[in-house]
Amino acid sequence: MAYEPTEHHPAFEEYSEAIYELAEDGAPVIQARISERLEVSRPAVSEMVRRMEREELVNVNGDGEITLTVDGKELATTIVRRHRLAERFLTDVLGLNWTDAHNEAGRWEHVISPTVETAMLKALGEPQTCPHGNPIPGSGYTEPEDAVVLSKIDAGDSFTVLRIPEELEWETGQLEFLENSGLMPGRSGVLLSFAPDGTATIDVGDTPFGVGGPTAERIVVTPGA
Amino acid sequence: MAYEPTEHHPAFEEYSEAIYELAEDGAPVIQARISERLEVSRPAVSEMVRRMEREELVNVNGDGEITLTVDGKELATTIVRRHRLAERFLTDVLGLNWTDAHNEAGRWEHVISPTVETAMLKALGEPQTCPHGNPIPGSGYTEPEDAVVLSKIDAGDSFTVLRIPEELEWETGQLEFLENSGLMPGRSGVLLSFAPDGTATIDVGDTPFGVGGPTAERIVVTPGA
DNA sequence: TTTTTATGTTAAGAACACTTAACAAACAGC
DNA sequence: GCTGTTTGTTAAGTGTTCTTAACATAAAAA
Repeated sequence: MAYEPTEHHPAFEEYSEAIYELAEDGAPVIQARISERLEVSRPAVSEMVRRMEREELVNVNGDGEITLTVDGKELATTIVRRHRLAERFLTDVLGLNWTDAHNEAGRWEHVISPTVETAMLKALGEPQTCPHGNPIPGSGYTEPEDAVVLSKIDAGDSFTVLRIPEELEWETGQLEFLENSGLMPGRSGVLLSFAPDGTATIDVGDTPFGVGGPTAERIVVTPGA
Repeated sequence: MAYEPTEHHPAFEEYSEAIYELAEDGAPVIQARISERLEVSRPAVSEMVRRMEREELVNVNGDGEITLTVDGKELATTIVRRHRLAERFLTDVLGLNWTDAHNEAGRWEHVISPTVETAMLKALGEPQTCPHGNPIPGSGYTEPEDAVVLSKIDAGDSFTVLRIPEELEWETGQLEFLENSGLMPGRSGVLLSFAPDGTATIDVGDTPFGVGGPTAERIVVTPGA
C-alpha cells in the first residue's frame, strides 16, 4: 500500500503522457487538445500546465505550444514505455483483447516498478512495439523509411499494416473494430478503392470493409505485401 | 486513463483490506491498529471509519470494534484476492522476490480488473494461496485441522511450514529474511530449541537460525515432516 | 490512588485535482 | 467588418484524504 508509482503525482504522469503522444501523432500540443484527450475541463488543464511548468516538466512558448523539458520527457517516456509494455504483456501473456489491454494498461502504467518492467521485458523477449505497432520508447525501434499513411496508398495497391497511432486508440469502439477486422500490425492487404468522401475499402484477408477518411489518414502502413 | 479500480474510492479499498487482514490475523480490529497498519494519523482513521460506516461498509460496536458489513467484506475479499493473486503471479511468472512482489501487489490490487483476475487465475492453474501461504479468498482453500503456530511445536519435533501471516509481511526486512532463510510454505524443518525469551532455533535445510518469540507465535505450521 | 498510556474525537487547515460560470482575445468565415 | 468559434484564464467552490494540535476518557501501572 502507500502509493508511490514514481516520485511524481499521478496526474503529472497522465498529462506528460498525453503531451508525448500528441506530439508523436503530429497534433499541435496545446491545452485544448490535452483537455479533449484526458476528458477534463480546460481550466483544469490550464492549472496543471502551470504547475508542470513550475515543476520544470514542460515549457510553453508564445503561441501556447507545450513542449516537454528533459525531465518531462523522461517521465513521459517512462509512462508510455510501461503502458505499451503492459499492453504487450496483457495481450501476449494473459490473452486480453486490444480494448481490454488498452484500458488495463492505462491503469498499470502508473503502478509498474522498474523491477517489474525489467522482468516483463525479459519475459516478452525485448519487444519493440505495443500490440498496435507503436514503438516502446527505449527499445531501439526505428520506423521503416517508406512508412506512409493508408490514405496515401493507391487504389489497387497492396500494403502491410505498421501501426495504429495512439490517437485512434481513444475513439470508442475503434480498437475493437480494427482488431475484429484483422487490421493489425504485420498483416498485409489490398486497398480496393476510395470513396469520394475519403473512405477506403480494404481487404486484409476476410471480408473487405471500409475505414473512414480520418482513420485512413492516421493508420501507418508500408507499401507492398 | 481515468481511474476506476472498482466503483469505490481507493482509500476505502485500503481500509477494507486492513480491517479484513487484522481480523484474519486475530488482532483486535480497532482504529489504533488500522492507524498503525496503514501508517496514517488516528484522526484520519477516525474520519474514514465514520465515512465507511455511512457508506455501510463497516459497523462499529460499543467497544469501538470494527466489523465489515456484507458490502465491506465483498470489497475487502476482492482486494485481498487481487493482492494475493498478484503476489503469486509476480513471483511465479515474473520471478520477483517476496519483498518486491509484496510491495508491487500493494499497488496492483487497486488496478486489476475482473478480466485480468480471471486470466491470471487461469494462467496460474487456480492457485489457492499467495506465495506466503495465505489463502486467496474464494479459492476454496481450507486450513489443515492440525495447523498450529511454530511456538507450539516441541523442541526436537519436525514441522512443515504452512503460512506467514499478513501481519509479519509488514515488518521491514521480515519477508526478505524468511525467504532467504528458506522458511517458506511447504518446506519441512526441525525445531531445534527454544531460548528462555521464546526465540526458536530451527533448521529448514541450510544453516540453522533463530526466529524471535513474537515471530514464532505467528508463523503457522503443521506438525510432522 | 495517582499517574501514565492508549485510544478516539474535534477543530482547523492543507494539497491535489477537479468542476462550472464568466470573460477576454485571437481567428476564420461570410 | 461583423460574427461565431476556438482557446486560454480568473474566480469561486467541491470532494477526498491527509496533517497537527488539543482535548477527553478509559484502562493499566505505579
